[in-house]
Order: sequence, then C-alpha cells, then structure tokens
Amino acid sequence: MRYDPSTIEPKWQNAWDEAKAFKTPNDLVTLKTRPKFYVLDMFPYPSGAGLHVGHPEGYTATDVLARLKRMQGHWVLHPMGWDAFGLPAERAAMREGVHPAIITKRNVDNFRRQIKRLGFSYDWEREVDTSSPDYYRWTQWIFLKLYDKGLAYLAEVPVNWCPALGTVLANEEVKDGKYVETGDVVERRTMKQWMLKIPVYAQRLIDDLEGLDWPEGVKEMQRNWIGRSEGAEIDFRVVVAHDLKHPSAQDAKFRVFTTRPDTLFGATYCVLAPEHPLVDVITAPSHQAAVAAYVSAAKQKTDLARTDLAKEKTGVFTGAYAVNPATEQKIPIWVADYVLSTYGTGAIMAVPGHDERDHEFARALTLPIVQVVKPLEGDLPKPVEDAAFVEEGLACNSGFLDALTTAEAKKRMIDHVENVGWGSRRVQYKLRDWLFSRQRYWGEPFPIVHTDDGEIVALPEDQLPVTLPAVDEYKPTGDGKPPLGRASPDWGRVRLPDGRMATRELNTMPQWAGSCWYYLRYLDARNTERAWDAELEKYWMPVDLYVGGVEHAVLHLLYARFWHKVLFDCGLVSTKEPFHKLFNQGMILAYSFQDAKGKYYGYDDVEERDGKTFAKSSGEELKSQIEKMSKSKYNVVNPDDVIRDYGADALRLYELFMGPLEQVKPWQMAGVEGVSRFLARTWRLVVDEESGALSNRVADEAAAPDLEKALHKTLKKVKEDTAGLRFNTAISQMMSFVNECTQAKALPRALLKTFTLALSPYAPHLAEELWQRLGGQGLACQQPWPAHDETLCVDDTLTLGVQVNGKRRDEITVAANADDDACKAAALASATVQKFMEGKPAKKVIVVKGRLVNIVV
RNA sequence: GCAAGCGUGGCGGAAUUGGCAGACGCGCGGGAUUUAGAUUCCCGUGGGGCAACCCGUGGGGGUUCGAUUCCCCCCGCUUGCACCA
Repeated sequence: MRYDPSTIEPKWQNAWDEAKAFKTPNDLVTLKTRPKFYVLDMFPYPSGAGLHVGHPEGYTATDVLARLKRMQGHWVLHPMGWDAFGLPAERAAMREGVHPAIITKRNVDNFRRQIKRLGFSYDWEREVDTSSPDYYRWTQWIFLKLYDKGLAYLAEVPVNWCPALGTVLANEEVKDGKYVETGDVVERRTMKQWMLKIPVYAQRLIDDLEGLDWPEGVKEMQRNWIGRSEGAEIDFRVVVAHDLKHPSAQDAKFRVFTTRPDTLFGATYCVLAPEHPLVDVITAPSHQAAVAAYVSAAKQKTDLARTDLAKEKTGVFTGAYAVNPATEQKIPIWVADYVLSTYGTGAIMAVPGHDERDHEFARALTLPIVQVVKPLEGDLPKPVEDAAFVEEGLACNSGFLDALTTAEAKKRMIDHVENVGWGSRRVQYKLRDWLFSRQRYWGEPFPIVHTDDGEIVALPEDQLPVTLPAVDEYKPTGDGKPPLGRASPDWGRVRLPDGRMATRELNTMPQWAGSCWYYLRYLDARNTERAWDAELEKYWMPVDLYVGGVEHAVLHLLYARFWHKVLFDCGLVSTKEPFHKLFNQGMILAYSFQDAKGKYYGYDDVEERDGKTFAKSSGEELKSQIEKMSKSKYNVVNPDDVIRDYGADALRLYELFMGPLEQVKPWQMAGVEGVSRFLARTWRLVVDEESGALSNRVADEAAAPDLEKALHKTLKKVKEDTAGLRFNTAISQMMSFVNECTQAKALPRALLKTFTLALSPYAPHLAEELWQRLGGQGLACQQPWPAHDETLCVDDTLTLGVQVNGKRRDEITVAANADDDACKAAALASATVQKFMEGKPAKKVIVVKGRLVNIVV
C-alpha cells in the first residue's frame, strides 16, 4: 500500500471537521485557562481566477505556527474570510448581467473549496465576508463613529478621477498619475466627496510604529508616506507694482512653508502653485494673459504629465512682487507647477542657492542666486551659481544668523519669526485627508442621508445596515449620478423621524473599508448585538502575528491602524495598535516560456530535454525566464493541480521548503516532487507497502542511542525554527531525521509516534494517518507538543577542524567536555598537521570551543 | 536621482556575537533490485588537477591567527520613494 494522499487527506479533513478540532471557544471562562495566540492571514479578495500557489504560502506558514501553538497549549485564533467588495465582481456583473453578490458567492465558494483542500486549521465558524449585510452593518457603524468624532466630512475637493474605472481614487491608490492596480490614467477633477481626516492621527501613526515588531522597511515606508517635516510658516507681503490694482491685492499677503527658515536671507523670489487663490488677485494686467494660459494648461495636465514634464521647469512671472521680510527687498512672485497646491500652503520662498529645484528654476529663468550657507570647513564644492549647496553648514550673508550652524540658525530664525510676528513654527505632513467615497455599486452604502433642505444627517445605529438596493444596471445614471442613483425611490428617499424628506447618499465606501477592521470581527464573528464583545477583545488583541504581502505596506496597514486608533479613542478597543508582529512573505514567481516571436507557452505545451525547453507543437527551442505568475504568460500554477498530483501535504511542505518565507522565489515542480518523496519515505518507515500493515521494523523497544539523540535534536530544531518562522530549515531537519531512520535496523514505536507529532504541523494529514496506525489515541493535532530532552541534544564527542595558518588541514575527534589543552594536544599530534607545520614551532594556538583549532606557525 | 535590501555549486537554498563554506532538496553520474520501465535502496557530486595539492561565497582593497559574515570603493539585480519646499 503506497503513500496515497488522495485517500488520506479527505479522510482526516472530515475527521477534523467532525471533531470540531479547530473550533476556538468563545466563552471567557474557558479561554482564560490558557494563554492566547492570534495568528492572522491577510484575507484574500476572492477573484474569479481562483487561487494560485502564491496565496497558500503565507497561509501555510501561519497554519504551521497555529498548529504548533495549539499543541503547546495555547488557545489559538486562526480565522479566514473574504475581502469581498470590489470592482472586479462589479465588472463581471456588468458583463454577465448577474448580480455582483452572486458572482462574489461563486468566487468565495471556489476560494473556500481550494483553501480547505490544503487542510488549514481555520475556525470556519468565524468566517467573515465584508460584502454581507451582517458584516457591513458594522462597517457602517464604525463610519458613524468617525463621523461623530468629526473625522468624516463631505467636501468639494480636487480628486483623482479615473475615467477608465468611472470612479475617484485615494492618493494612496495613485502613483505617477496612474491607478496602481491597473495602470489606468488618473486625472484631476473637483468633486464633492467624503474625506477622512487621517492626518489628525499622523503623529501617533509615526510614534506608535516604535513598539511594533514589523519589518524595518515597512515602518520606513509608512514614515515616508506620512512624511513629517518641521519648519516654519512665514508670511510674505505683496507689493503691487502695477497701476490697475485689484481691490484685495492692496494688502495681500501669502504664507509659505519652509523647512529651511535659516535660508530666508537667500530667498530671491517666491512661487505660487497654479491653483493658489492669490494668483488671480495679484497678477498684473500686462501679465494676465500669460499667467492665465499657464494656469489653465497646468490644470489640464494629468498628474502624470505634470510629473513627467517636470524635467524642464517652467513658470510665468505675475508682474507682482513680495517683500522678503528678512532682507526687506522686493522679490518677484512667479507661478510654476513645480510647486504643489496640495502640500504646505501651496506657496514657497525660493532659495536657489540652497535648494536644487529652486536652483534649476532660477537657472532656467535667470533669476538671482545668492549664497547664505557655507560649508563648515573649506570652500563650496561649486559656486552657488553652478550648483545648489543643500547640505548643512554655517549661515552667511544672513545678518543676525551669520556663523551659526544650520541647526542653530533654524532655531534662531524661527524664534525671530515668531517674536516679530512674521509667522510661526510648523510641523507639516505629506499625509493628506483620505478620499473615502467611490462612485461604484459593489461597496458599503454610507449611513448618511441628505435632507431636502440641505442638511447632512447621519442615520441612527438602529437603522443599520443600510443595505444595497436592487438596480437595473451597474452603471452611472444618465445625469452622472453613481449607480445607486438607479435604485427606486423606495430605497433612495427616506422620511426622517422629524418628518423631513431626505435622499440617501449615493456614493459607496472604498474596498479598504471592510479590511480596516475585519481582524476585530473575527473575535466574535457571530455576534448579532455588537460588532465584537469587549471582553473577548481584551483577551485576544493585539494580533500576535500578521502575515501578508508587502504590497499592503502603506495602504491597508496605514488605514487599518488609523481606524484602530479611532476605535481606541472611542474606548472600543484596548490596544493602541492592532498588529504586534508583521511578516511579509515573498512573492512566488514561476518560469515562463517564450518563442522567438515572444509568444508564451504553458507548462502543458512545453517539454524539457537536456535542460533546455522546447515547444511541443513546433519543436522550437524556447527562452525561459522567471516572472510573476500571470494568466497572460501561461505560468500560473494552480494548487488544485498540485494537490491532484502530489497531495496537500506535499504542497504545504514545498511552499515552506522553497526557501525563507520572506524571500521572493521561483516555483519548481521538481521541488514538489522532492518533498513528496520525503513524505513517501516517512510513510514507509511505518507502513509495509506490500501488505499495508505496520512495517516489521517498527518495534516496541528502546531506541538506539544515536537515533534517540537525533530525535531530540529534531524536536528542538523543529520547535525553535518553526517559532522563528524558519520553516525551511525545520523541514530539512526532519528530512535528515527520516533519512537516518531509513537506515536504522529497528524503529521503536514510541520514537516514531513522537516524530509523527513533530511532523503534524507541517504534514498534518500524513501525521494523523501514521499516528493512528502507530496506535496513537485521539487526534495527533490535539496532542501536546513533545518536549525534547536537552541532555540528548548534545553530542558526547565533537569533530573539530584543525587549521594551520588559517587553512583547514585535518580534523580531530575529541570528547565533548575536552578542555582547550586537550584539543590543542590532539591537534598537534596529527601527522597531517605536523606535515604542514614543516617543523616550525607553534607561535600561537587558537581553540574555539566545539568548532576548531588553529595553529599559527 | 534618493533610500533600503540582496548577490554563495547546474538550480532552490544552508551556515552570522568573525571559527570546518555548500546542510537539506532538485538535477546529474554510478551501482543494486526489476524481464523492462517507473518506484525504491546504496554510493558519488563546487571548480581545476593523474596526484600531492591549488582555487573558490559578484569584483577590488582593508582589518584579523582566521572574513560568505566587519570596514572602504566598484559592478549587477530587486523593491520603495521620486518636484512634499
């Protein structure tokens, strides 16, 4: 009877289901008897394409750890759910003429089926679906909390409008003027939209990163995104030089933000962003036409064009001047699109001597450049006319700042600015309000109505959920309202308790909303009274380990942290931060094959000979490369196929054996075969393939000392490496152990049983089967983790390398407790060593305990 | 351009308070079992050399008795950010 995962695996999956082996209790009395461990996967968006082998990488890692922790006596919270709202389902709905809920259910069913086949120990009774009214009721409830705290508001703002998607997007979703997911171009439009005041939390979002066990890179990305900078805001008075004075230009002033107030004496001109409100006001009549043309051209450019064309700096003079408060000189005011309307005050003081962008602009438009900072020592590498000196140094040509270091000068200038009333110190963040509404159907409706007399009213909690209405089409209405505008008045029109009539908000929330708090819903997923129980929250939070892709480093993780902090301020959660430890698994890539014309071939259409790949159809040799899995490249590996051919245990094992979890690595089917062989070899330790009975090598006797030691070393390494997320080395240790067993004459039953338990987090199906065949009681996954005996993990004798002048020449075997002198003597006694010493006396002998002896002659 | 990370056999990778480079797996070679193939088991497998030996962790330099590991310079790849004043 061969190892046959296709019969073993369903058998044990059913057994686990029947025993409710992974159900986590929900009553606190029981929970409080054990320590907790909350291990969370980033839940997937259930796409129509189904799972590929990249998805289960992180899921396998968390599952192995969850199973270990359970065996070590923890209550483990290990749930799975679906980030089910989103655009692809809505688009499929349009194509197929089917409701997105039906498409979503179809996809979720497929995802669940695929995930279940891997034998993960999720507590399926806690499954959540962000698109279910039972769930989004609470998403709306949290929105009301944000609204009550004044953190959500409706405003007419410039937004990122994506014509291809027919919706607006958040700043975080746009890069280089394109939607990060699809590359569709985004343009700027002014629209009335819901915004969330995430910058209110900017400082806390930076500060609280401190205590988190997250990859340093992700923390850094968040810090950069939030983008804190310290400096000052300084007012510049406008001098109107032209005759025809705009009435309000008379005493106009504008405010600039600078991080280098120490260079104020070097500000030789100012720049306003094209969108700056003062542009119209101060422009001289003679410059009106040029400025208007420039401004409208800038406004029409997409963000992409604006950043792309930024290589050549452009701008126009307004004809107006401002007074530099430090020098009291008149300096020209320009309009240029290198100044962003969305950052700071939308206006800058330009210091071309010490800022590269200003320098570039000044050179392009021949504006004066003066030096106000000099190096701490020596001369400028290049005169300021040729290159901006952006480093810190000593102030010069700067009146009362002269000879101060940059840091001192900044401080002195800010004090001065505040004392004389030019402005004030200021901390500025790049993080801007989060654009929180979308013109889509398949998302959470806002619990908001607009009364006919123009008031915005938040619905009371007892009216939740506001469910999605039926609509005839998932398209905007003829008059440009979002799809919810198609709903019948039964849904769209509401009578308020005070008798006023109101219209429902027609925007929906972005996909991020549901994922901002799903980790909290898992705590108490079936609670119909509350989003979660406060005591359960205190028990389980924070998440001990959160595993997912690095692509969420800024978006999801920043949004979720923000919501969590709001909930914390509302007294609804007990921790400042939701995710204590974060781990990013590396992407799994795959080989793809292309012919000379660039056409891709799937795995079924190629064959390998002598390490080269050929197209089956034409026999043409193909070029192979490692790429991201993608449908268009025909290199997607489907876990269903892997399970069919090798079983779920082999798939699980290979996912982790490939290499370090955090690393990007290519899928190699031959590697799956390798781990599958390991499992079959393990099977044969226990089962006689001929008869199907227990192997006759299995004996009820004590283990040979060496084998016993190997077992305990394995228990130790598997435990430590698993807890440290070094799954690949834990597996290689088990492979070595099985290899040793394969060569042993007798295999004690107790030893095999113990090993089976160590294997069970990794290959749970095979482990259950072997555990049962070896006479184990109950389920292997519910046994306590076998403790190793530390004394059996050390060897009696050690093999030391012996070096002469740092080169390895021989090895010696010494007792484990041999002292340095004994090691030295043994090394010097070696004939080979003596040969290499060439009769010279040893100048120095270095003994490294348990490692080597180095003789220097 | 700026920042971070990485670079080890034919391939995935192992080894870090500086101490035997290449664990484990794939692939490959040889042998045993088999009518044969598949499977399985055993042996070998960084490169060069008949050998003694020599060389070897992207390249160059340095510190050290000893460097894949630490320092400096360079090359290559990956990721993030990119007019944020």
